[in-house]
Amino acid sequence: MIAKNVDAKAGDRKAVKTPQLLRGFKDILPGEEPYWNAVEDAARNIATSYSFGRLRLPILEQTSLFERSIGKATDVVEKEMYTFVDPSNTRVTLRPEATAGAARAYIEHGMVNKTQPVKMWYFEPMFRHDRPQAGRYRQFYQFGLEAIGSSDPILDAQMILMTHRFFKGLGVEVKFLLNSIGTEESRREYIMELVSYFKQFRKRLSEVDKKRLTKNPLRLLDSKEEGMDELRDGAPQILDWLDEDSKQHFMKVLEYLDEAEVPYELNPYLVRGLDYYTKTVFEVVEITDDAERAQNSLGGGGRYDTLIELLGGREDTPAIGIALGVERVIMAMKNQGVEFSKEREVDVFFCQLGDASRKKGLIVFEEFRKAGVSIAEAFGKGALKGQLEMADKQKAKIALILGQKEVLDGTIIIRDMESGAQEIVNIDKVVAIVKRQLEMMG
RNA sequence: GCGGCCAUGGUGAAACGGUUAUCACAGGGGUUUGUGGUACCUCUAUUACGGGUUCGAUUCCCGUUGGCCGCCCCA
Repeated sequence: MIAKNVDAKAGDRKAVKTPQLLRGFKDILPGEEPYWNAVEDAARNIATSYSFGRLRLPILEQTSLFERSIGKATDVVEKEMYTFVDPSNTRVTLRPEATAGAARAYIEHGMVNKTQPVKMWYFEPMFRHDRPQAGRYRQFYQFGLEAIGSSDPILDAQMILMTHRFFKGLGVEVKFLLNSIGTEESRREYIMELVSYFKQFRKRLSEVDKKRLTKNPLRLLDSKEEGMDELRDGAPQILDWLDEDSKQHFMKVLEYLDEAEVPYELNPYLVRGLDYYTKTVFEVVEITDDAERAQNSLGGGGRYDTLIELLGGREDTPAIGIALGVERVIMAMKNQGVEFSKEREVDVFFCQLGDASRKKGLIVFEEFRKAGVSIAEAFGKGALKGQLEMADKQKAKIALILGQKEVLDGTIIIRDMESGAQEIVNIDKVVAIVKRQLEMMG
């Protein structure tokens, strides 16, 4: 009979389905924290030391913001946005990126009146309903930098330099792919030229490439379809079609980068998928042996000289920005063997025995914490053995043992975890004594 | 959005269609309730979910869900 009951219970429990993680979404568990901390610290440090101010934007924006800035015909806007109508009947979208929001904030808060350029950084989640893959999630974090209000090419170079430093600090080897896509006008002319060039070979183009011919001609240049290599060789080069100003600008950027010894490669086929880019565009890729992974792009960016005006801000407010995919940065760190110890490490571990000592322990623990000593406990555990095991795992240098007897005597045991030597001291002096011992151990 | 590969405990793996699904690690509890880095004992899976074929399915088939890879695109 009893057995039957148990079975029935087990059956009931089974009937409850645990809700699952949404596709493409991910829990970031405490075990991952060392990586996230490292990246966020590096981001904050590099941004702050170049006097960028932190920008915290809302996750939700009006849909039109993205349609107007990123471009209605882009993949991001066309099929990847989380868009819905909110209860007050407004069309809203979970931001797929932050540059549009940054531009909006710049205009809305009259930042034209501040010293230009206005430099800001962010480290926030973005949302795109794309097909998930390794390093590609529907909610992902971006670390980004924006400098709005200056057209000086040195800013382009500086931003790339900052990114370079950022990765160096994290132990990831990267290089930059650079190109200039000029102004909207020069680009339009170039695209027309490009399309008419490829049209001659229409018959030789694959289905994908035919689509590109009308949808995204620039993409023809880095097509991986068969036979494209030869066709591409005869194709017009964008750099030849740049207007004089863009050309000069790009030359300057390269000069600065050479000066700063930042490794880069020119890639005349690099185009970015968002409409607002102008002039300098770039991508950061990991330098790795198993090179042919699709998601080896860690981030990218470029100038967006016309975006502010496009969104109704002051004419001629040039700007530049970069965004890095945090999950991909972490992937690259792991890929390149950047390790963090998994166990939390502490200097002191507090062991208690019995209720009275646990009670007392609450206070002792607090005193150590206030004194700035890294200390851990396991009040939930009973046996001393288990507690010492934990102390060992967490690489504690000193274990404190407080039992019934010690509570009565007003003492506590200090155990040197390496030698196993123990001494009994007055509990009121334990903080000072332990601090001194730790200093001596280094 | 299109094409392909895959799915066994917290993790990594094993099991020619056939008895209580095996092993390691991690985790919990213990080895007469006060001493760790060893040892021993013990516990932790209706084999992703739902159907089908079969006397019998972890193993075969279909669907769903999810992951991964390529394309598209991007971070």
